[in-house]
Amino acid sequence: MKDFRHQNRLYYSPVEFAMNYIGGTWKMPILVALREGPVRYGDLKKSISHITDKMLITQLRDLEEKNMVTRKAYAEKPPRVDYALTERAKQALSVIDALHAYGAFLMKEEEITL
Amino acid sequence: MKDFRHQNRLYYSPVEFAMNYIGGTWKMPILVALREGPVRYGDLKKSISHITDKMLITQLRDLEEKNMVTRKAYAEKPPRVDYALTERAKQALSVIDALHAYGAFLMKEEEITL
DNA sequence: CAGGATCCACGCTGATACTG
DNA sequence: CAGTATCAGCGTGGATCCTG
Repeated sequence: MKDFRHQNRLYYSPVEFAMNYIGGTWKMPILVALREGPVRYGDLKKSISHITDKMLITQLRDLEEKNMVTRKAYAEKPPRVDYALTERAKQALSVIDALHAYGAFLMKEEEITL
Repeated sequence: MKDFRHQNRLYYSPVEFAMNYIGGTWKMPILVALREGPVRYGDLKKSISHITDKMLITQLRDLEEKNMVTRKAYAEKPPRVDYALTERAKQALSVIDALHAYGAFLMKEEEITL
């Protein structure tokens, strides 16, 4: 596979490129949390354990910039903001599911019990 | 998803666990390079562009320890060593393919041309 | 073919404080 | 409620250079 550049970063393969969109500790949990439809910031935070405001915000901003989520703010009080998946992000869900299944398979092999 | 520990490391999800086995810059390229069967060290290095001896060795050791590859040394001269995928690693290939496809999809959307 | 010695950047974390 | 701002620290992956 030939390597390529994007926004001045070098990638060795499409896999590496994909990981830029869904990799890291928090992006997949966020995408999964949004799978059923738009979710408010507060609910998002509640549904993703261990995440801090800081990480949630930075990851949401990053995902927005990558066109993986859309942000909608409503002029209400109290203020309401929700996030939703874009089409390209929805296509990532099956990949995440596959990764999840493979992880579960490995855990079983390693005899990890929850 | 409840979190869990393995070898004294904390994981938040099976996905994170899976990434420990196939994540990082080099593990997937290595696994893919071994997909058709055992490959010798030298050929492995030739087929994976940009990789250094250091990284190749470290990652192979790590994969061995995780039971993802097996190492076989032959008492010949010149010495010969080859590496092969284990069953659990073969099961990762479809996941890697899915990731690859998703990456290619994103690249197309971003209009990246090789 | 295998590795030691450095070194650095990056991703993530933690603490704390503040805002319309 | 839904963030913003900032400073510090840490572990790890990876790069570079060198050796046998």
